[in-house]
Amino acid sequence: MPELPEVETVVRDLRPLLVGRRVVRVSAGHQRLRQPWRPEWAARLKGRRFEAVTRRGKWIVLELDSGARLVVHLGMTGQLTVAAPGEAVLDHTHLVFGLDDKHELRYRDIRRFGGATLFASSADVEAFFLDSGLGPEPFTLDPGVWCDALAATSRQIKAVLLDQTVVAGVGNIYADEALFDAKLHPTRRANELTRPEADRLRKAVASVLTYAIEKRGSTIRNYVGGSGLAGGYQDEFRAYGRRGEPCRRCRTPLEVLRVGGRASHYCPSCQPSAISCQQAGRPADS
DNA sequence: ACAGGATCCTGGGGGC
DNA sequence: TGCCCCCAGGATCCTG
Repeated sequence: MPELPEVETVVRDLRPLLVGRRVVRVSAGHQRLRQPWRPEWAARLKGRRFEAVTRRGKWIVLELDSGARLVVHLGMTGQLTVAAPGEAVLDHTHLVFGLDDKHELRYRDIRRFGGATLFASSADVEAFFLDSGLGPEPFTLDPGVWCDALAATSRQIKAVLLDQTVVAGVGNIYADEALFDAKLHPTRRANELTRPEADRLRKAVASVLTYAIEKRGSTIRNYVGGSGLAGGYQDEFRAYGRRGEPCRRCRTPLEVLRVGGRASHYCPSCQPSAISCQQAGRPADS
């Protein structure tokens, strides 16, 4: 579910509520998460104080004063929120961390595709990210590195955007939004993009994500920020979820096709396919 | 190397 | 109202 803008919003919401707070109690449910919780982590958290809340790609990193790091991934339906004292515990709440101000940090996840893992140190977290091949953040993505990555593969550009080892944090919504912004068809081959197209896409990814963060991300079904507030970017979609609706640039009805198993929304007029691209770039009667 | 499908899960919506 | 099928902000694993 949540992509970079949603995760960033959670992090920004949680920061003032968590930093300086001490963990006084930990309880975990019995249902297995994608990242399984280990009971012995509770003792390592109790009495520790949160010192910082950061993000890397779609990962949330909660830094403890012991040097330990609680790393959370929201999967498709994860919610990491701080609840006020007495607030009802919703179904599918799997982890509860009691805080010294009587509030609770809660992890809720309907589909259980996410979870939380405790690492002993920031070095261990870095090693984990390195091992998993997590790519660079989109805002600091080096243009040359990006172009080299595209040149190295003939995969469809939409699939490359979703690949967390190429660039971290982009998911299905913002991949479609960025491709629309850059006027690129989702099935274009990465290594067939021109340098200007590649640059356009890199900038489109950054600008779409930046704007979405300003709007606190998108709430379609389950997403809420760290204080329980929904996002607002779902009202700004120009491609995602707009099948059949008029393109905001040219009024052509948007279409949807599946790329790498994911629905991909695009404007057939503004985002010409590889074939019509070739035709367009060729002299009229050759 | 890459596409495509299945898998992990639950819930909501549409069609009948 | 109920049932069945399909779909969903992710990621990984396997096959062809």
